[in-house]
Amino acid sequence: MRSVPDDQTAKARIRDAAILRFAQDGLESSVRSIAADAGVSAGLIMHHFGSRAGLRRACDDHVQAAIRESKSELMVPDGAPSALLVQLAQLEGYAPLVGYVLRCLQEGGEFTAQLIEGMVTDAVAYLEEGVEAGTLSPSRDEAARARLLTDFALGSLLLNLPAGRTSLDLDELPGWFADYAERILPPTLELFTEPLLKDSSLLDAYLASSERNTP
Amino acid sequence: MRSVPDDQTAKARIRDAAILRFAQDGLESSVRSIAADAGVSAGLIMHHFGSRAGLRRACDDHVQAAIRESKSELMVPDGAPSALLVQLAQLEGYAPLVGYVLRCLQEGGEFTAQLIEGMVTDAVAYLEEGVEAGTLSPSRDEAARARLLTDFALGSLLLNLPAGRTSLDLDELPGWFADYAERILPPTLELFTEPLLKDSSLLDAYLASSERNTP
DNA sequence: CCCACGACTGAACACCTGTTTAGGCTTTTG
DNA sequence: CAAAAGCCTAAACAGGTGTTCAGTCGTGGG
Repeated sequence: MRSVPDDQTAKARIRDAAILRFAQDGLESSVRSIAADAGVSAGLIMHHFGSRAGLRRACDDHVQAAIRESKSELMVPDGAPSALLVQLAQLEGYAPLVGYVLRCLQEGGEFTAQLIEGMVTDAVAYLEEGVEAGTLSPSRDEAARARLLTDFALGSLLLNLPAGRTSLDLDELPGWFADYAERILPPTLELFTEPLLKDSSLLDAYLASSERNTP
Repeated sequence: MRSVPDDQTAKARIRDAAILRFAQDGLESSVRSIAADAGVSAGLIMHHFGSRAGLRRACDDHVQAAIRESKSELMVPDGAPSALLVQLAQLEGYAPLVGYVLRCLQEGGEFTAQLIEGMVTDAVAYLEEGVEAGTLSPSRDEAARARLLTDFALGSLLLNLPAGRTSLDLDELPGWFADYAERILPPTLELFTEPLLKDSSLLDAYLASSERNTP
């Protein structure tokens, strides 16, 4: 029983190969293809992770841990909340993680909900900073606004992502992110600087009706 | 060779069963399950549509035709552009169509891009109406703004959709749409009435730098 | 009338999936 | 040194997939 065979334990090597494959080819990638990538047999995956679902769980846990770690490291960058993904993707070797997260967002489910929840709480903190600095307007419901902005950012990102179900080139991901950001910057800046609705009649009407219901 | 056996030709019955199944259980539903729903053999599907991909193409075409038809019928409802989906879902029997479109949006691909393109052009028209009526601010790039708003609306809708890959209850879809709309209305109204960014320094800076690059 | 053609079925094919099993190998331990 | 315990593989299993094929049924046209 060797403790460290080549440079990683086989279990970790399988997990990393799985994250890479899942990110590139989607979460439906077969156990056998991952085994081939890791240079092991399919049986060994079952031996270490019990089942395909167990492998997925291990990947989820590892990605979540990596994100948590990165958050505490590269905190304080000014910018949008969900920019974490974009920044991570440019770091060497982190592209597979980002790709995996994107595929999770495509799929939905419990783990995805947790991921989004984490981003929303981050967004709350970022927005509060802006409000206190005087650059952002305060909101009547900071949590709801943070969730809305996070959903907008992640949702439109997902919708514009190249390769819906087909292969995703992780090397081109950082460049694509940059292009996408540059593309949406002008209309976003305009939308969030000059109010889309010219008068507050709709908002006033809603506020009046909701006040009537909760006196 | 009976021309109209029960109430529909078998080919149409298969197509409708396929759209329903795809909407409920996802686009990966098996040919056999669809055949069972339609009360025919799997072979007949191949006979009529050539392949599974052919069946998908027929569904895409039928849904696209139905949408085009509905657009010209129930035009003129005031509201958001992508509200078409929401309105359609409440019409009797149209829920499967809407579910199918949602699953296409989840998947991505060529057909999805066409769908979105259609919604964007609709959004351009709606927004232009608002601008002319004086309720909406004009934009420096109407097309870009329309695409951004459409992506925001569809993206966050998709992200909040119940059941990522699992079964989708079409009967509960209209009710869920209503809840979702009510939930995002307050922050959306606020965001589009009171500018998020308190001063125009960021927008001004961008406009200045872009003017320098394209004199 | 009968023939031919289209609708239609059930079985089979070839392939891919996750998982199980039996066993060989290597290293640690008593 | 021998035994045990771990890592690991190759093969097989059971089930699902899209697709093909031979053949049956029923009806419209010559």
